[in-house]
Amino acid sequence: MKEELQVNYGYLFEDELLDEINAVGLYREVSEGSKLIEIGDYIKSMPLLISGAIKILREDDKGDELILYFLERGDTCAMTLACCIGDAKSEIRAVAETDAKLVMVPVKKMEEWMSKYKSWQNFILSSYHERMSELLEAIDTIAFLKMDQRLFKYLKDKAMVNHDDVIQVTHQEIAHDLHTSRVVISRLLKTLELEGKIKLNRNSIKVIEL
Amino acid sequence: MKEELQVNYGYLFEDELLDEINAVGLYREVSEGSKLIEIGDYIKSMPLLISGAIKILREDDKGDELILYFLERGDTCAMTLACCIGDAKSEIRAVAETDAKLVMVPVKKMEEWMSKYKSWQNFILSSYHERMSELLEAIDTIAFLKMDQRLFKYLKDKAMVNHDDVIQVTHQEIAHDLHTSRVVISRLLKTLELEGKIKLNRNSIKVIEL
DNA sequence: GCATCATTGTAACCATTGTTACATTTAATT
DNA sequence: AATTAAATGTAACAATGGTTACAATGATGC
Repeated sequence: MKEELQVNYGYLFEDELLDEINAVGLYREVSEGSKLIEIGDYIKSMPLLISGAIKILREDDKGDELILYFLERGDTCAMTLACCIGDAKSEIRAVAETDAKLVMVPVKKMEEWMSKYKSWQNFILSSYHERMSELLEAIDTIAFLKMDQRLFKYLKDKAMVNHDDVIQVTHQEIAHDLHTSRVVISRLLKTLELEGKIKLNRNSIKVIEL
Repeated sequence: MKEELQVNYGYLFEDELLDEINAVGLYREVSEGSKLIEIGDYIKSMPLLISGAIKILREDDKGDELILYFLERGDTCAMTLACCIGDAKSEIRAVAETDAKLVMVPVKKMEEWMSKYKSWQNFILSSYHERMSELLEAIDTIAFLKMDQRLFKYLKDKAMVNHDDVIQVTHQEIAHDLHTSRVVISRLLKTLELEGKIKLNRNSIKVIEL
């Protein structure tokens, strides 16, 4: 674990802090599709992403879902931070988009390091900033884009975090993430294909214009 | 200023910190409608809201606007925090919703206090948490509600921050905030009136079901 | 090969929202 | 009071997205 921390967070944290993380952190491997955080969960530790990608989702009271953004290597979940400190429940769901490796850090330490390490403080604050920017981007996407553009953006983002221009996904799954119906997605995907932006196959989509 | 700080932030901060804020903070009064932060601005100080309300807006590249949320007494602008630290540009616009009083704190101090005062650290982190929650609420509103519900929520929120069930606003202004057209707003307002939820007048709307 | 199931394609129709155009009402100014 | 500008009302139509229903296709297990 030490080595992986060094590679992914070495440029951010001093050795002393890396050692501390190494000492108290819990190494965890999760496989694609596994749920990391559920809405309403009380969070007692904070994940540092080593490899893979995490999908962050929002859900309303009626069970309607919507994707917010993806987390990648070097990211952490700012929502978690907030929850830990405020002792509040999670307002989002986190699902492994790919197989992923992460280090779980206990809340207690997290707060302690805030005063002790300037680099940690900066990391936490800039994590908040990044996540905030991503929420704003999500708002832009929902508020200002039409469904066809949202769909294409979704496909490109997904290709990006998977490091693969061929996406393994069904129309139904996309519909879920974008909070619309399967028929709408199929319709728009067909249009995108006719425009030459993607190539459709059963259970997979190749993104051409990346 | 000292007294107003004491009243609004006394329960949060220790005297020593209040003194520091008092020493370096810049007291500022702004009138309704004045622009506090523009998209792209570099922020060098952070506002602590003493009285009044601030409207936070998002804008896309085509100039289309959308309201995100209102800030009230005791709040601060978490976006600003993020910008200060990252030395980044503001991603939002802030406009005084009502006449307001605020204290501007220089960035430098802000960072210093993070290590020095536990109460300040908690304030900053919980501010982030609150603002994040509000962004999520904004997303819920846009993604899961239809325009008539969004409109009614907007009216109620606006009545709330203004401490007045009669809102001084034109249909055109509402359309701007909700990123739709005036005709759509007029149509939906008429429906809400027929449902007995509001009472329409020229340049003002009385919210009945609060 | 055949049955079954998941996935995708398609058509027809409806609801909501956006657009254009113009009329009407109210307030402000001269 | 007459003129002008701002705000609101309304109708007709277009566009987008959501719903239902069913057909066609491909994959899987027997």
